[in-house]
Amino acid sequence: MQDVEFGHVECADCPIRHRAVCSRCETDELVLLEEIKYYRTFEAGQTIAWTGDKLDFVATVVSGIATLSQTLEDGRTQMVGLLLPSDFMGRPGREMATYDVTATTEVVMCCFRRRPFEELMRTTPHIAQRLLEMTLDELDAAREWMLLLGRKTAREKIASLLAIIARRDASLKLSKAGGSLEFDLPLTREAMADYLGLTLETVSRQVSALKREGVIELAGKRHISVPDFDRLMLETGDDCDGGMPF
Amino acid sequence: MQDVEFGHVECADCPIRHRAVCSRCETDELVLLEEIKYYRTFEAGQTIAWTGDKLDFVATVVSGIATLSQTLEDGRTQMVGLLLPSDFMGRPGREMATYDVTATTEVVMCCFRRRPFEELMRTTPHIAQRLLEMTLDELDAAREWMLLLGRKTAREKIASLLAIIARRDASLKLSKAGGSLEFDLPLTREAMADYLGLTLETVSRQVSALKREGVIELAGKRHISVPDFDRLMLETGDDCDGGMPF
DNA sequence: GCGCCCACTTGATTTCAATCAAAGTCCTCC
DNA sequence: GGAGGACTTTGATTGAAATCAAGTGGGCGC
Repeated sequence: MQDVEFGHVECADCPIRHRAVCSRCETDELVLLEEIKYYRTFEAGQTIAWTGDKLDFVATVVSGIATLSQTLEDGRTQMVGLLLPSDFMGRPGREMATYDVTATTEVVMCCFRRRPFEELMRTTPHIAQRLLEMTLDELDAAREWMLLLGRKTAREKIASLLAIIARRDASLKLSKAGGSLEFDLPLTREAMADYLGLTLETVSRQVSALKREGVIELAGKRHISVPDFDRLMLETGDDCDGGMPF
Repeated sequence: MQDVEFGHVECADCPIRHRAVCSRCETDELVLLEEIKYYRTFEAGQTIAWTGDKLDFVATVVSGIATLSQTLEDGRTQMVGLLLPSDFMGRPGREMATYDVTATTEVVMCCFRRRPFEELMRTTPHIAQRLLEMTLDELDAAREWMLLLGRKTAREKIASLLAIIARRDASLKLSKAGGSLEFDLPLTREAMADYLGLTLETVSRQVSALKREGVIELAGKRHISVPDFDRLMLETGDDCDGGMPF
């Protein structure tokens, strides 16, 4: 193995939102050693890590969607994060996973062996700063979600989730806000429920209600179109600006 | 003004949990310039920043307690974080406050002018790394709270909050776990409600219930003692280990 | 000492979402 | 094509917390 400018080959086609450490897409240049990195694929439904597992790598999502969740003793579970392409998983300086990480679709991850990665962080200030930025974004997102979980009604929760997915989807497609949007839900009703702190029945009922009232249109169970994004935003309870990180 | 090793004078008596960038208490040595730092005092109840305010500083809490909260259009509010002595406030690279920050007690903050602080971050890798660690801790705490908000019952929420405060208090006093603990609640019933995603009436009822059943004892409205910490932990719904960052 | 205010408690009632239960739909695999 | 299973919808009922509505109690200024 030789030293290469990491990512300039393997990550050439990384998604728009890719903002991870293996970065062709980033303006700041990070030079990593090829040898600390490797790819792993997880199939849909597969558990990537259980809480308490020893993890000898950190990783970024190349493609697919994974979830972070926590569970109470009696089995109640709460999703605490979504990992989308470009998102970072694992914590430098911590061996153990603190969440259950599950692939909801097929997931490809770009893994970095822990020790060399931590060493790299020490010697490459850019990496720590990049990770700090990303972690601050995640913290904002988590806090936004706290507001949703603590204070929003079921209807507002559903509308918020749909708005977030729609908006993210729109930004991927570079279509403009305000018009009609279409997308596929990447989550089952149960996963939505776990994310929103609801039951799957309530999720189903509220989705049906929004459909009945024309706020959204459903084609099949998962394909959604939003005729009027502003109308949807009205249902979220939010001030209708605020960047809402995802 | 002259260059000094920051913190070695001013922060000599910082609390045990002080883990901020002005660190005598830390093992890693950070040298900051005296001139970018200044102290500010806020009185109890005073708003330190409103969402959207321009903030020209970042800061660490020296003493007192402040809260971070978010509000929906119709006034429902959710507290998304507590700032305790040593906690960091503000985000490098962002001008605007994204939360309402309120002093619940008298608060002394050690402020750093934004620009020089950001410059310092670029030139002093330790700072970015320290901030990254702290931010990761906050993220863990936020996600722990998501589980609480999304899935715990009112009773479990109250027990969790009391357990966290009791534990933190115990660690400050270096008393051992398992025995009887006493502490003063630093929050009103309303603030507890905002933190837990409940109403103040529900908080009051559940506190009364825990008292009635002997899980806690009340002296006055705010002074609480916990005869059996393990008994309290049973009420939280958690696995009874897990470091639970605060 | 008196009254006032604020934080808190307690009670009655309502409401929203959970729970329990039963179908319905779509997809895959034989 | 039909059976089986995963996912989803819908209905009936229950239940936990919100809401509405009085109180209580303690600290403080006058």
